Amino acid sequence: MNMAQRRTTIKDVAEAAGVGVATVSRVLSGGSASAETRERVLATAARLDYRPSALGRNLRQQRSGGIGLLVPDITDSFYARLTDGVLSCARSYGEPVTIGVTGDDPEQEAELIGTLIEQSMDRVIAVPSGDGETWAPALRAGLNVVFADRQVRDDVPGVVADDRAGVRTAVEYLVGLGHKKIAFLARHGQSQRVAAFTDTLTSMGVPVDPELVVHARASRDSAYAAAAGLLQHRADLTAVLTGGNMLGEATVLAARELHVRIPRDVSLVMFDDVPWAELCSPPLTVIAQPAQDVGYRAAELVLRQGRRPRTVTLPTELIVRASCGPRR
Amino acid sequence: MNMAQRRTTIKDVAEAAGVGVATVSRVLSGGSASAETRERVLATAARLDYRPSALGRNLRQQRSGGIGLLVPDITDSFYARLTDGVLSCARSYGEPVTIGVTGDDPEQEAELIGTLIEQSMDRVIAVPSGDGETWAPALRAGLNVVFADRQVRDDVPGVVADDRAGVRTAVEYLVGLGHKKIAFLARHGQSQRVAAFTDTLTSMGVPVDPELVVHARASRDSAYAAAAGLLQHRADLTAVLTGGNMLGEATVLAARELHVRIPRDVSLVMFDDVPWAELCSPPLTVIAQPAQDVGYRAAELVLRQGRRPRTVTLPTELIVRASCGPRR
DNA sequence: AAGCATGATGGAATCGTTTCCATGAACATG
DNA sequence: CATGTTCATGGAAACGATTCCATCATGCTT
Repeated sequence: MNMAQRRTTIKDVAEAAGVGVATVSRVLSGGSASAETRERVLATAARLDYRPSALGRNLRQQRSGGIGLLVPDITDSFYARLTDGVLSCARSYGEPVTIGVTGDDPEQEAELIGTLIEQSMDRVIAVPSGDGETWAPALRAGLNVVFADRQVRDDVPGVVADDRAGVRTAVEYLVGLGHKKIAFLARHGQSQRVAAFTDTLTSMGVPVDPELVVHARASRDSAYAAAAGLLQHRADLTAVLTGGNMLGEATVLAARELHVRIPRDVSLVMFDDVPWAELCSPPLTVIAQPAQDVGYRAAELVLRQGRRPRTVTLPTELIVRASCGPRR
Repeated sequence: MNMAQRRTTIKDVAEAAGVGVATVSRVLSGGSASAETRERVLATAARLDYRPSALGRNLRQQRSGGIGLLVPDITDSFYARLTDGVLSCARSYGEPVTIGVTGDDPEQEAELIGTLIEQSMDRVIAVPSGDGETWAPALRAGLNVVFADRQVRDDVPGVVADDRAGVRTAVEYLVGLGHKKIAFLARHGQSQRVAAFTDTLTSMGVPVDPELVVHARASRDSAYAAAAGLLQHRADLTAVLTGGNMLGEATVLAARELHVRIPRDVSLVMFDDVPWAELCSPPLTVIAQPAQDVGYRAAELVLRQGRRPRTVTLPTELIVRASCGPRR
C-alpha cells in the first residue's frame, strides 16, 4: 500500500463533475453558476472530499491568508490571554495564526517581521518592542499591521487598555490611603504609564521623587533585581505600583525575601489581574486589564479590512483585595 | 507615490545578474555553480534585497514549511511554557509556527487538523485531546505528527514528562507523612497519572477508595466545581494530589472558600510547578515538569526527519514547599 | 426576425519557485 | 585527433488555485 496518495485537486473535481476548473472555482467561491451545475459540482466536491489547497490560492492571490502575531513573551499570562483572544477571533474566521515571540527585543522583532514577509503574510498583530522604527520597512511593504497593548506610532491602528486611567485610579487609591512615597516599578517602554503616574501625583499635590520610578527589562531576573533593589535602598517608601504582573510577582518575592511585610510595611498594587493574584498572600489589589478583549479586538481590526479607527482604548478596573493598607 | 510596489522576484535577480532563473535558484539553495557566477548572483540578490517568496516554493514542493502546534489552552501556564519551547527550537531553524487551541475538545481538534491540511502543513506537534482516533485521517494523509505531554497512540512519536514517577514520588511522600485518605483530582484523559496513583497506593499497602479519584474537564469552572465538591463531601480526606496547575489553583481557592486550612486540615501536592506556587499561601509543594523542554524536544523531533524514537520521557521532580503536613 | 443584453461556461494565463533535461564547453583519456 | 566525461547553464514544465476573456446560448426588445 502506498501511503500519502496525491491529494484531490480542483482538476479532479472538474473532471469528475464534467465541467471546467474555472466553473468549480467559481462555484466554490460563491461566483455565479446555474443551479444545476452548482449542485453537481458541490456534490462531486463533497464526494471526493475535496479541500482547496491554500498553497495554490495563496500564490495566485499573492498573499497567504492567516494572520501573524508577535508578542514579547508567551509565558507571561497577559500575553497568553491576549493571544487567546486573537486565536478566538481568528478561529471564527477560519484563519490560521502564526505566532512569534520577540523577547521584547527590536532586533528579534525585525527578524520575525522578515519571516512574515517571506511568507507573504500581510496581516499582522504585534505588541511592538522598541520605538516603532522597526516597523517602517514592513509598513512600506504594504503590511496590514495592528498594534496591541502598546501604541508606538500613530500611523498604525491599535488596541490598548486604558493605561492612564488605570494608573490614575491606582495612584488616587494609594494617596487616599495616606501614601506619599509611592514607587513605580516599570518595564522599559511603559512611558505612558510612567507619565500617568507622575501626572497624577503632581495633580494631587504629592511631590514626585524621580528615583522612585524604576525600570526593569522584560525578564524575571531583571524584574526581581529591580524590585529587590528598590525595597533595599528605599526603606522610606510605603507603597509600590508595578507596571505588569511579572514585576508584581517579583515584588512579592523580593518583599518576602527581605522580610518586608505586605501590606503592613509597604502596600502593593499590581497592573494586570492574573488568576494567582487571589491566591497570593496577601491577595493582591490589582488593575485588571481586558487582555483577551485586547487580542480579540485587534484581530477584528486586522481581519475586517475597510475602515480602520485610530486607536481603540479598553477600560481597566481597580480590584481591591488585601495588599494595601493605610500609611504606616 | 504608489506604496506596496511589486516585490522582487527571482526573475528580477536573474535578469539583473545576467543569468537564468534556474541558476539563481541553484546558487541560493546551495547547488553547484561556478565561483564567479555564484558571487555575481549573491551580490545581485543582496543589492536588490531579494527574499525568496515562501509561496512559490511551497507550491512547488507541495508542502508549506513551518510547523503546526495544537495545544488545549494557551492560557494554562504549562502549555504556554511548552509553546515557548517549541517556538524557541523552531526559531533556530527559521521555521514559522502556526498555533491553534483545541479546548481539549476532539471536535475542535479535528477542525484545526483540517485547517492544517488545507495549508499543506506536514509537520505538527500536538497535545492530543481524546483518544488518538482524531488523528487517523491526518496520519493517513502523510502528516508528520509528534505528540507532546500525552501519548495516546503508539504509532506516533511523543515527548512526555515522567508522569508515573512523578505521581509515585508524590504519593510516597504523602504516605510517608502518614496520609491514607488521599484524593486525586484529575483532568479527563489523565489515565496514566490515575493508574500510577492507584498502583502506588496498592503497592504501599494503602487501600484505594475509587471515590477519591475525581475527574474534571479542562476549564477553570469545572476544576473549581470538582475541587469544592471533593472538599465538601469528603470531610475525611487528609491530602489531595492534583493532576495539573489549574486543578491546584482551584483546590486552593475552594479550600479557602470552605475554610479548609492547608496544610493543617488537608495537605496538597500539585502536578506542575508554576511561578505563583511559591507566592501562594502556603507555598505549594509541587511535582515540577520540564514543560519548556517537552516543547523543545518535540520540535526537534518533528524538524529532524530521519530516525524517530518511540517516546521520549523527561524526568519530573518533587519540590517540597509548605503545603503538606503530617496527618492530622 | 434582427439585434442586443445577459448569463453560463471553459480555455488559458498567471502567481514565484524548484527541478528536469538538453545543450554546449572544457577537459581528460585513449 | 576522436571520443567520453564532467560540469555549468538556461529553457521550460510543474505545482494548484483564481481570474480574464472569448464563446455560445438564451431570452428580450423593437
